[in-house]
Amino acid sequence: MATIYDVAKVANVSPKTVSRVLNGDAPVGEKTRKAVQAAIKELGYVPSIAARAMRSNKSGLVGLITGAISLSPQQTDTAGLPDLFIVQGIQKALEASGKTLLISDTGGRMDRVPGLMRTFEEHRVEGIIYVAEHHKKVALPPMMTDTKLVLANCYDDRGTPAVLPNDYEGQKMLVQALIAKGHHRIAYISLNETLDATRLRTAGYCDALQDAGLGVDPALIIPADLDSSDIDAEVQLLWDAIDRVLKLADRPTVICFGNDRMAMRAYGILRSRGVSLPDELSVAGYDNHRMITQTLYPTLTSVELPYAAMGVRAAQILGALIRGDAAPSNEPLLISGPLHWGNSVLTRPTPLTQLSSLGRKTR
Amino acid sequence: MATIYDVAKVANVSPKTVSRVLNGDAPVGEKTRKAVQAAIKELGYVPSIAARAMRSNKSGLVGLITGAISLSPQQTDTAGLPDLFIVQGIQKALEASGKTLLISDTGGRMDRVPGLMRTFEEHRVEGIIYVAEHHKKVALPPMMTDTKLVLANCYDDRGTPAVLPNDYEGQKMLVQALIAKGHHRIAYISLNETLDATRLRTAGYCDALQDAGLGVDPALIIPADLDSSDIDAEVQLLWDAIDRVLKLADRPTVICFGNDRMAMRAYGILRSRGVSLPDELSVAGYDNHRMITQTLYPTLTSVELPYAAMGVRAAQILGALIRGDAAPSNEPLLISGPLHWGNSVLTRPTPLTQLSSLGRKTR
DNA sequence: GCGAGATATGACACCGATGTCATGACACCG
DNA sequence: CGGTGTCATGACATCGGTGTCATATCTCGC
Repeated sequence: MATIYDVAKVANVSPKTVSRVLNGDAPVGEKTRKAVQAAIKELGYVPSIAARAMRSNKSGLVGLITGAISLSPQQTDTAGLPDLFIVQGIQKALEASGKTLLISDTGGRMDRVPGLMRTFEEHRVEGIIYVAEHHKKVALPPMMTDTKLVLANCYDDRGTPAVLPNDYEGQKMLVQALIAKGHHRIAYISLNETLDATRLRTAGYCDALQDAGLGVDPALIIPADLDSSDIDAEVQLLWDAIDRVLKLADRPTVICFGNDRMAMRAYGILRSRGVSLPDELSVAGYDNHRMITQTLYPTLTSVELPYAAMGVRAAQILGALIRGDAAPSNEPLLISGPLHWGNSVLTRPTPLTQLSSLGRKTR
Repeated sequence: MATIYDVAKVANVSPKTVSRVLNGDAPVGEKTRKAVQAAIKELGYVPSIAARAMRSNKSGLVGLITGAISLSPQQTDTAGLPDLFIVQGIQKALEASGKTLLISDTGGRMDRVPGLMRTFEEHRVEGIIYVAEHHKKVALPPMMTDTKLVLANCYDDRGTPAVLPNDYEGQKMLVQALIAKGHHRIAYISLNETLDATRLRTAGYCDALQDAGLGVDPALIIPADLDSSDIDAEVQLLWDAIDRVLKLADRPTVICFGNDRMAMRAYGILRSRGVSLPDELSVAGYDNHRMITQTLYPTLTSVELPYAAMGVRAAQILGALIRGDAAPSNEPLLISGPLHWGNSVLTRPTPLTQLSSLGRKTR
């Protein structure tokens, strides 16, 4: 591979002059510039970032650690896949700032993280982004000296800059929108209660109801998710949860599910129960996993988990850290995603009770 | 960041001796080694790959170009996502050989490829893998001098080493398995005919039938896929295709769909037609997109697109090229994936006609 | 016509590793 | 006791760029 010395020789100038042509950091005579450029072209010369990096101590590399890409092979649950959109966002933002992405994955084994960090250090990455497969707390091994770290889709208790989905707002927004569409009995069949997302979304669900002056009925909140990968057991739980909801005396007009996948299963279960969607019962999911929301019939209403945006923001924060533009706040950055309407939610006519109450007031 | 000189100073030896301790390429006295290791630990020294690379002219980097990660933002079709499993496979295989993966994506725009290649050249990658979002022919800009290139999920007409899914064998295997389960009228509602995958799978479908002595009925082969991203139009096509199949005088006992997503839509369509699965009609998909196959009820029978395996093989081939272990054959390497049985296929009793014909023969 | 300043270019050191060669200290052998 | 290895270690050059400083040439104003 041609070097700057080869170019210099062909163009009959010094290497430094070639460098100047490349970087434009000092004036170069028109004729010389032409000659150098011709030589570069002739030799197909491409500068070596490694050599440049040695001098400047800037590698232009950013490391990305994720378990997203390789989940354990037996793991049948691919629900984590969409967080690859985070990688997409990161990649896009980094490209814009001229950095290159080094990528590694843990294969689901946290104990590999130190090794991967070591590799990144050897490459003198300017920063590292750690992407978790779902909203959770992590405890990464203490960082080396001064490499910048940003967490995406996770947080720790050391105040490391983090970007998180705004699960609270997301669910709240969904429920508010459902209320606006005339739904007043809203069930929530949630994911595993141990998840941060579930805790936050449940709070959002409750607050939306209370803000609207509607009470929270505990019978309408049913976790129906295991952390095991036992699919049959999960389906059983879901059947049971839906059964309980359908048998309620005051049956809800809409069910929110913890994610689109649960909603997808629910479509089958509800149909086999003879419940027609959305006429008899409306349904909403979470994640806006397009493969599901747009393929189901009727299309599924869902709140987007703003993975791409989270990736972009994480990369931007890292960029700011690297440039030294003020350390961002210690609070995690919460990103909200839009609500995507599908046909799974029916707009209900204003219920009679309310009409009559209105009537009473105006009369 | 500490350098080898810092370590040498602290350990009171020459840099070269530190290098020897690090690489173990020459004997070092026990006492000296201890001192050096202590100094390394004390300083938190990590060798710089960039500096090492400059001397050895080996970067230890491999570039990966894909459109997989970022499809165009409006693009609602996320069907391409599973090919990220290819990246997973590549990553795993590279890690095993001690290489680090540089990743870039085109954002769906082929015209960015030269720029990405340029960046990789600057980093002196030892090889590049190009991953396509689906089985297709590509024409990459001519490669630089001697950087090795391997294509995954695509091929070209320049004889570049390529790894492809064995679409022919996959569909053939599926149809053979269906025949073995007693299905003799097998419909095939396929993807867009312009796709390589469709052409190959249709051939596999036909050959399986003919090998079994069953004729190929053209009325049973119906493409029902557009290359547009107009979802409504696609659904219309699918309704129509299913209608045509259901109205046939000699109705098939099973329908194979071009992918799991089509099969997923078909579940809804068939149910609304009052056709019960799998009792009245069996269904099979393609891709083994677990999110779908395992979430649908009944679980969907599907042929796996062996993305992870393709990634591993692609990385292995690249590794061999880099080491110079004989140039592989010019023929693309075809990878077959297993058939995953779900409950969407009914095992049919041996049909009466065949029993009677057997009876006639033996009598 | 001459000094000041701008312009154009090169010589040289340096970034952090490692390959090559040299050197000093021993041990072993005849 | 001198010659020949082996072991342990260091001095120095080198990889491919760039920062620093020096030098040569040209232009302008008085």
